Amino acid sequence: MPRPTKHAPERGNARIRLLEAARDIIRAKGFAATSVDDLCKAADVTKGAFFHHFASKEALGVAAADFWAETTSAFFEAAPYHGPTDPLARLLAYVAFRKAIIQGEIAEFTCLVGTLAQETYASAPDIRDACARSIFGHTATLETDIEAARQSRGITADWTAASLARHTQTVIQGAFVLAKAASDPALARESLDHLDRYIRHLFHPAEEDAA
Amino acid sequence: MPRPTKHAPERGNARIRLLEAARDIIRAKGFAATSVDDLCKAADVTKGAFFHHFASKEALGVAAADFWAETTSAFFEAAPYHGPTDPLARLLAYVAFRKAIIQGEIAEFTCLVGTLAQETYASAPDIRDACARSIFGHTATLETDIEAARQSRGITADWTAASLARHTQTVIQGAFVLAKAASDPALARESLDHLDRYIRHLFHPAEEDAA
DNA sequence: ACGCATACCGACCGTATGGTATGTTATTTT
DNA sequence: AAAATAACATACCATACGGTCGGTATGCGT
Repeated sequence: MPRPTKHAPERGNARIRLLEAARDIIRAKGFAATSVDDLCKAADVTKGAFFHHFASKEALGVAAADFWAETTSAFFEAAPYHGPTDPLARLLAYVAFRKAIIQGEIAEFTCLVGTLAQETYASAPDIRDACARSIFGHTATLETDIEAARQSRGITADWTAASLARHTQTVIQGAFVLAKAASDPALARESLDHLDRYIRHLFHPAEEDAA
Repeated sequence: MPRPTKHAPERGNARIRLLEAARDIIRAKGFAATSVDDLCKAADVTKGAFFHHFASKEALGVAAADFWAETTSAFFEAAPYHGPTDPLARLLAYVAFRKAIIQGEIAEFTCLVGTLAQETYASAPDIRDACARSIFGHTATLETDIEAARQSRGITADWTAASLARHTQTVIQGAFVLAKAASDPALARESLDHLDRYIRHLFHPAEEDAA
C-alpha cells in the first residue's frame, strides 16, 4: 500500500498539470485574462503549489511556451507526413497534415505560442522570446526539405528555404486569426489550400498540377 | 475669449481621445492587460468620462473595433494603390502598399482587430464580431478587383475571389504574429513578398514576371 | 431667464488579483 | 534512523481592477 494518505491527488505532477492547464486555458482566454487561480482550479492544485513550481505568473508563461515547444516538436516528429521519400512530397504532406488537424474546437487546434507572443511581445520579452524559439525552431525542421526540393528541381528563384519555411508559419498563424474572428475553422483550411497551391507553383512553375 | 475656464482640456472629444488611446495601448499590451485607468490616463480624461461614454470596458472594445473599421477604411480608400486601371495591377499595388506601410514600431503598423479578435474570440463574442466585421469588410473591398482580374485573364482555377481576398488578410495577420515574435518587421515584409509572388503566379501561370 | 440634456468630475466600493509567510507531509540523502 | 529537502497546503496581504454614484459645469432651445 504505497499511498495510504487521505486523498492525495497524485503528488509530483502538479507542475505538468499546471502546464497543461495553461496550454488549454491560455489558448481560450489569453494570457492576461487567465488568472493564477484559474490555473490552480483547472489543475486541481493550490496556490502554494503554483508558486512552488513557478516564481511568478510570467515564469509560468515562459515554462508554458517551452512546454509547448517540447510537446509539439515530439508530436510533429511522430506525425505521418515524414513518409514520402521525395522532399517536396514531404513538404506538401506537411501542409496537408496541418490542414487535417484543423478540426473541432478552435482552442484545441490553434497555437499557444502564436497568441502568447502576440499578447506579450512588448510587455514580457522573456515570454516572447520563448515563443519565438518555439515558432522558429519549428520552421527550422522544414528548411532541409525545402532546400533539398529546391536543389532537386533546380529552382533558382529569389527566395530562400528559410523564408518559405517562415511563410508557412505566417499562413498558419494568420489562418488561426481569421478562424477565430469568424468562429469558423473552414477559413483556416482555405488558406492552407492557397499555401499548398503556392508551393506547387513554386516548384512546378509551368504545368498545372494534378495531385 | 470663448473658453475662460480654469484648465479645461478641450471638452467634447473625450470619446475620440479614449478610442485613440485604446487603439494605441491595446495594440501594444493587449485588451485584457489594458486597464480602464490606463486608457483614462493616456486620453487625459477621468473615469467618470470613460463610463459616461462607454457602458463597460467590453463596450469600449466594441467601439474601438468599430472605430478601427471606420478609420482604416477611410485610410485605404484614400491610399494611392487605386491608381492603376488594370484590376490585377491594383491588387498588386495593394499588396505593395501593405508592405510599404510596415515600418517603425511594431505597435504602430499592426492590426488592432486582429489581436483583439484573437484575445476575445471565446470570451467576448460582441468584440469578436466587431473585429470580424472590420476584417471581412476590408477583404470585401478587394473582391471586385480580384474577380475582374480573374475574368480578364480567363482564370478558371478552383479558387474564388472571396477566398483569395481572405487569404491576403491571412498572410497579413500571420505576418504581424511572426514580426511580433521575432521583434522584426522584416519578417512581415518577407511574407508579403511571398504573397505577391503567389498572386503573380495565379494570374501568370507560365511566364516569369518582370514587375 | 429658465429648464434640461449632455459632458464630465472624482471619491468611493466590492472583489479579484498576484504574491507571500508559515506550516505540514512525503521523499531522498546520509 | 536522522537530517535535509522537495512538494505541497492554508491563510493572509496589499494593491489594482471594473464599476458606481452624487455632484458640477456648459451649451442650447425656448
